Amino acid sequence: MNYIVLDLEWNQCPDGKVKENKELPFEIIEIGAVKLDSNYNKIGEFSELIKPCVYNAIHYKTREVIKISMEELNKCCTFSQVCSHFLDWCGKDYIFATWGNMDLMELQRNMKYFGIEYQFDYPLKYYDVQKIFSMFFEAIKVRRTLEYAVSFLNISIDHEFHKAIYDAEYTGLILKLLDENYLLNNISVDYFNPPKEKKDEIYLKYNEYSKYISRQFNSKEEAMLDKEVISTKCNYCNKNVKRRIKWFSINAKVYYALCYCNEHGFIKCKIRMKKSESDKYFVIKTIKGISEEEGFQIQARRDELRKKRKIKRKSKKYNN
DNA sequence: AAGCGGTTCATTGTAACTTC
DNA sequence: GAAGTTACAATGAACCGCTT
Repeated sequence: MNYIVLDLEWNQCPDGKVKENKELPFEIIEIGAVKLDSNYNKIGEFSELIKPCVYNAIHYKTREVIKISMEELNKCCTFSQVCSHFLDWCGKDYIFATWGNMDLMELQRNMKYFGIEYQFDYPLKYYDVQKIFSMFFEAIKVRRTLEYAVSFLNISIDHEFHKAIYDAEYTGLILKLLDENYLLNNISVDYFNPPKEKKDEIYLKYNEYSKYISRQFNSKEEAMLDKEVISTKCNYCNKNVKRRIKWFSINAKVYYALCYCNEHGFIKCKIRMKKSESDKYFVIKTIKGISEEEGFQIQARRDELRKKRKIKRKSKKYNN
């Protein structure tokens, strides 16, 4: 299995959101990638600029990061042509790796817009090198810039940033420095095409947690009524476990529940509510075994929320 | 039945990060 | 500037239980 380390550059509407094409907020103008074998040796590279069809000028903010002129782009092939070159170049047996989680989504959105038929794996798994870099080297949730990671790892800077092929090259070098087991246990799933029907729903099991991606529902309420969505199973023994703290929301998108398995202890359940391209809702549920202390933290968090709301009520009443 | 206090929940807004 | 993420704050509606 090869790695396709992919990086894209894209442009947006130069005249602001009101004039943008709603079907394509971001138009890809460059595809860069390196191909690595299973031992992370480079065995190929891909680099092509793209002639834009939707936006005829570079947005001024984009111009600050990408040093490229419209004249140069206009000499190139269209997205449809470049994309099919790229997909041919990828070959058959590969997995994507990208810096961050946007590139695969924008690639698919552009492919959809330009009517390019291509069947990616389903579910489409990939390595988010940015995410794993932070987890592995810094053990925190922050997202770092590519430049930060390159200098953090003392990788020599031989090329400018924000040129797709060079960013892909750097990302590949970082990928090589990550622990392989760690990598396998933190593989990401692309959400551009969420499950449509129950049979398509995705179940993933990792060392430390498990993940479930539901089919799409018409509303959040409908999603939160679904048995499978709100079910809580121990991620070690897969038995249904009782909820000590029922599902509660901390905002419009995130819900938590706390469970207890007699064999494996406290279990944290989290639901993230997401909106699909077709304006439907689907959920990503992660279940993870946690310590007793972390269990208490969830309880404390819920109680804090209650307390805060209570105080708000009171002060509001006095003011009125 | 009407009113009040308290709770729960969802929505919206803000802020700080990243990608381009 | 626009899209993505996360976290927290503010608001208002709906509901339950109680008293009047």
